[in-house]
This record gives sequence, C-alpha cells and structure tokens, in this order.
Amino acid sequence: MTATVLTAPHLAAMRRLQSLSPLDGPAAAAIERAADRSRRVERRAEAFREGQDVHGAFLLLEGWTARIRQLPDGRRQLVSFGLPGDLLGYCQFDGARASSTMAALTAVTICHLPDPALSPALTRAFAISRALDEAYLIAHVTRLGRLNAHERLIDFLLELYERLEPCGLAEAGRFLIPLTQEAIADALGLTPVHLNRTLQEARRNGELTWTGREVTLHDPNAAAVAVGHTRARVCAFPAPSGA
Amino acid sequence: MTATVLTAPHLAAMRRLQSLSPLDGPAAAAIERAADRSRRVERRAEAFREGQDVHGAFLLLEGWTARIRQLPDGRRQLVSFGLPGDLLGYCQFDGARASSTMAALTAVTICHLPDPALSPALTRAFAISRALDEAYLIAHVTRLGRLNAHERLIDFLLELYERLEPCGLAEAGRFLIPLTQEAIADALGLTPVHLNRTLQEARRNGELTWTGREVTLHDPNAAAVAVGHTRARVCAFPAPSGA
DNA sequence: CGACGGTTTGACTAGGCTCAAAGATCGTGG
DNA sequence: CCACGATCTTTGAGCCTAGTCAAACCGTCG
Repeated sequence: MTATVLTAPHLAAMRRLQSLSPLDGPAAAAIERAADRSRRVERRAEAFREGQDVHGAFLLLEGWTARIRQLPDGRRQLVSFGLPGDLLGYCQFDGARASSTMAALTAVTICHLPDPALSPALTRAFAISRALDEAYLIAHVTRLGRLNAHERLIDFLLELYERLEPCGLAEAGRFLIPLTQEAIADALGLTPVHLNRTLQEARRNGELTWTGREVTLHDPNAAAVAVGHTRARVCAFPAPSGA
Repeated sequence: MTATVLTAPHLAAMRRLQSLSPLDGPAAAAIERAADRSRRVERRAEAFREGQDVHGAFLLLEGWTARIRQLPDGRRQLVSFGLPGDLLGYCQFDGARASSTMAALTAVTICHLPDPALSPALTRAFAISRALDEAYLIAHVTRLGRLNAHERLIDFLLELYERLEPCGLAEAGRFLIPLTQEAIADALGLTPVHLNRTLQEARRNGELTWTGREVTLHDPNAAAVAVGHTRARVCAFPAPSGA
C-alpha cells in the first residue's frame, strides 16, 4: 500500500459508487463537480437533528458519521454508520423530517448530492445505495436481537471491513476504525465495560489485532463462518468484489 | 364499532395510503384496479426468500407479513412487519435481490403495486411509505439495542397500534394481534419464556389486557411516556392523526 | 506537570436464558 | 358433540451473560 500518495478527498467515495454501478462520463463528471464544492464538518457536529426538516441530500466524501438515537434518560444507540461514498439524508419527497440525528464521528467532508436524473448510472447507484442502507439496518437488527456480545463484535467488524473495501480503505482484513470503545458499545447494545472484555478475549483468541486506531481481522472468512455472518447483497449483477 | 359491516379487503390499505398523502382520482383508481386482481397467500407461505430476485413490488391489502432472518443454527429474528397498506419488495432498480425472507404471518391478500408514475400523489405516498419503513427499522434497532424486556414489549405494541390506527384497524388502544408469543419473542430478541413472564407482569400492572388475539393498551399515551416511545414521523405535513 | 479522554480491572448484581414439564386452546374429524 | 392432536401458553428451578459501580491506569496535549 502506497501510504503517502496524495489522494483527492473524494476518491474513496468515487470508488465506492463505482462499485455499485459502473459510472458513465456524465455521472463521474457530476460527482467531480459536486465534490469541488465540498464542505467540512468537524468531529461531533450534527449534520441534522431528529425531527428537523431534511434540507437536501449529501454525499459523504471523507470521514465517518452515525445516526444516533438518544433516549430521554441518556441511553444512546448508534443506529447506523455513514462511510465514504454513502448517501446522507436522501429522501424522495418534500417535507421530509429526519427520523434520527446524524452526527460526525470524525472530521467529515461532504458535498451536495448530484441530481440523479443527470445519468441513469447515478440513478441506479443511488437506488442500490439505499437498498444497501436498508440491508445494513436489517443486519443490525439481527445482530442486536439474536447475537451474543462476541458475535456482535465480529459480525460488526466484518460489515465495516466489507464496506470499506470497495472504497479502497481496507485490505487483508485491516482498516482504520476511528471509533472509541464507548461508541462501538453504543452501536452494539452493550456496556463499554463488557465490550472491552469481549474485545480483549477476541485478541487473546488471536481473532484480531487492535493497535491504536487500526484493526486487523486475521481471518475474515473464517470469522464470517464462525459467527454466521453473510455479506450484504442487494443486487444480482455487478458481483461485489470477492464474492 | 360496527363489527359486521362488509368491508372490501383493500379498504384498510387504501385508508393507510390516504393518510400518507391525499390520493387524487387517478391514484385511487389505480389502486382500485390493482386490488381487483388481488392474490391470496396462505399463512406461513413465503412471498420471497433471502437472496432471490425480487419480482415486482406488491401492496399488502390484508393480513400481516414479516421479514425474517434465520441464522445457520436456527435462531430467528423477525426484522420487520408488513401491515395492510404497506409496500412489499419495492425496489427502484433492476436485478434487486431480497435481503431477507418475507413470510406471511396470517393469510394475506396482496396485489401488484400500481405504477407510481400514474399520479404524483402515488409517487409521494410510496416515497413516504419507504421512509416510514426505514423509521420503523431504526426504532427497532433502538428497541433491541437499548430497551429492556418490558420496554421492548410496550414500545413494540405502541408501534403496532400507531400503524394500525390509520388503517382503521385499531381504536382506543385496542387491536387484533395475530402473533404468537413465540413470534413476538423472535421480534423482540427475547426467549418465549421471558416474553411470557414480561407479558404477565404487564397485565398484572394493569398496563394491558390480552384476550385471545385482542390486545388493549389501557393508556397508550402514558405508556409512551413511560418507555420513552416516540411516534415515527417522517413528514412535516399532513400531520399524522393524533399528533 | 496536570487534566482530559479513553481503556482496563475488580467485585458484585441482576436480567434474561435454559431445560423441562404441565396446562390451555383450538381446529378437525369421528 | 365430543375426543384427539397440534399448537400455544404458563410455571418452576437453576444458571450464566452482561450490567453496575468504582477505581486505577495510560497516553497525549497544553
């Protein structure tokens, strides 16, 4: 991996969309154009709040976001994650309101979503992206409903890995994870303490390495079998890489 | 309640769609026409299976369906429910594959989904319906991740109540629930045994009555406050009834 | 150095799970 | 109309996973 290459901030997003549906000239140009007028959002900022009107849709170019549900008594649930190339706030009707708060987990770069009508390839890529969002939600429901702490952790890391791969942000089971253990616990419906113990056990078992912000799953395929993880798949053709 | 009135099987669905976006003439006509060629699916049948191609979208006219995720070792998760007026398998791109199995929980009547292009009102109603589906998934994630057994149960029943109300299938906290305790347990990520105990406690507390297939939430508003439940809301205008 | 955000540890508790069996309920057919 | 089987609900006893509370540790940034 050539780590020091200067990459345009929208490259990962571009690669991800490309992997959903091959982008034709107009599609690629539209994204380039949109990315030129990108906006920076700092860590912990909220893009929009639950119940607020949604003002236009965005494309996430860099960084991680999360949908967060907060209960009256302070309990928190991270409902879903936005990774580079994901669509944020993409609603197809007027007067839409956010059903959860969207927060930046890291510093984030976003741009306005190009009009899908500009290219059939874009229309298709966006539709597939939405379907994937739903598939990830479904996977998360199953994770929280029926997996134990260890299974939740591994299944979750596998999902992140599989989502970062098409962006070029993960390779050989290794990727950067900018999440605190507390955030992961809030995503997995566990307490930070218990998540920490679960993590340590996974390390002791040799399933993964976790140094600073970098995770390595030593054998993603074996791990997937072990916890019954299946890769999200919403489309018959273009086969996801590695399928 | 006039219990013996003969109602057309698609009336509940019609009412629900109407509540999402006022239907104009062409929209209502299109639904009537589609409903004329309805199809019956018996209990326990599967409309489509995880990983299969999705062949067209359907409108659920009568009965309940569920998306079911089954783990290799037999654990089951009911991911979401389809109630009258809900859209099933509505994907907006070719080659879509189901990300979970859709099963009929009761005998079910469905019809093909009219082409949304027939009317802007239809387009809008379908888009809102999709957004609601997502909101229900988000609510379910939060339920499973951060609520305890009692809260899960009440929060879940409140959601069903609020969804059945616009169909005219619920009133004054009362509705028919065609689910076994096992199914509810599989939805709420609990064991049937524990769900049963939780239910009994709720009855003893006077929170609800459960006779045969009929549930009554004695005070939905109070219950909502008690468990921190908030009604799903994806659109600024037409205000949902009771808001 | 001290403060801060994050991770790790320990000791104890409790909510929910397991296994197993007994009771209800309901549809069906004799 | 009752008997039967299947399905669903209820109960009991013991266990275990994950939660709670509290404190120590660690790195890093000012």
